[in-house]
Amino acid sequence: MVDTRQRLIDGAIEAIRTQGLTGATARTIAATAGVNQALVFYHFGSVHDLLKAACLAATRARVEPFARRLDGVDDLRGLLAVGRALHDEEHARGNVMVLAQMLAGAQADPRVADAAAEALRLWIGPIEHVLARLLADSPVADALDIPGLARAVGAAFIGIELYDGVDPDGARSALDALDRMAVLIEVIDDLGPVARRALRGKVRRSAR
Amino acid sequence: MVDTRQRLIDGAIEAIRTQGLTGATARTIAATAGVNQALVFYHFGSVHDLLKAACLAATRARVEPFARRLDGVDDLRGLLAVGRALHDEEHARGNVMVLAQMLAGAQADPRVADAAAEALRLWIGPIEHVLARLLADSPVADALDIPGLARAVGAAFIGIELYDGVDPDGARSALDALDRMAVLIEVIDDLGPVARRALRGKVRRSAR
DNA sequence: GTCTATAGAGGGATAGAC
DNA sequence: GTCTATCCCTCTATAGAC
Repeated sequence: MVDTRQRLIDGAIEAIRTQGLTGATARTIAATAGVNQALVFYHFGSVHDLLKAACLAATRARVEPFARRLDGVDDLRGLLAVGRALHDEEHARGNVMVLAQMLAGAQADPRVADAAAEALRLWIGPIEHVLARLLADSPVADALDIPGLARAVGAAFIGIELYDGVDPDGARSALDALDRMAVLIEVIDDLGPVARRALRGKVRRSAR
Repeated sequence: MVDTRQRLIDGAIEAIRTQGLTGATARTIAATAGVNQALVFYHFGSVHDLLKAACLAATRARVEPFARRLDGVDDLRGLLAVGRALHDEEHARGNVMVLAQMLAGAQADPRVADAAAEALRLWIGPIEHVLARLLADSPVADALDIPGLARAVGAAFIGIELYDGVDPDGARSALDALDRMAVLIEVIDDLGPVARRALRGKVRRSAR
């Protein structure tokens, strides 16, 4: 017999994934988890607190292996390959959708806002870390704001996940377009030393 | 006495904006609109149909002036300036949030999915159009997938709007980072003709 | 077209037996 | 810790008076 707390957390994730935040009620969660409905309140006090716990638990469990994979990346195309693989895996598991639903719900409900913000931060941290490492000695680094860029990447992933739900073909073409931008960045990185220096100078002059 | 249909549509938008899709019930919408609750069903048949109508009406009203402003843009930084201004205005009006909420709700409710997809398409169309025009003779055009890029941009806006709800500072830094990327692209566009040709060649060879 | 009243379903949460 | 039973609330939607 598995731990009931864990079953409820798993049930909450599955309920959000398949029925959205609106459909994740104490009754549907308990049914998905195969436990009694009253146990939601015994173990978590309220549905909102269970949802918060589920969102954070799911995120923490997935971010750690993701961060480890990012440590093995040593160029931008590799980073995008991991990002694309991550999107496919997490989409299948439904974790990005859980976060997206929490973010949507958080807009009007401060009770889940802090958990959603924390989960998003957990994803963005490793992205920021790897971007800083990869771009450290690129001529473009001076023109970029790495922490902000990491946040933009995280937000874009959420948006694409939502897009995927209403138009899978459109979402796929958006991801393909980002893949192709990687080629562009690689080309810039592969410019000869003369062009590289010129680029660096221009970036320095413009970046204020 | 204003048209009741229009009051209900405005009320629905305001209700979604301030209370999320979950809080946009027949009662709260009618209260916001200042009309009787039963009129939701008399005029629209169901709450879902009202939400769909409201989402499409709000989107159509805003996309047209947006498209006109894009016609006046003639470089990438100008495009990003319009994008940033648009984000600020629509954020204040709440239209992006309405779309984000509809997209989140659509994941588990096919009844609103088609309206959400259509509204997203309405935004993406002008973006694709202006990107194609601006990048037509850029050396980077060959490496990019314009339709996919437009979809990525639209999705990113949705994600940043949701991010804004839980962490306004983080969302602002994400937008600032995109502004700074515009500098980078401008620098590439301003490279001398020799470097430009070299870049174009490299892009051609890589883009397959 | 607009109103009141209400049916019928489903939600959060609690009491209390086991 | 787990269960049944239940309270009280809000929701969609409709019936029917005006």
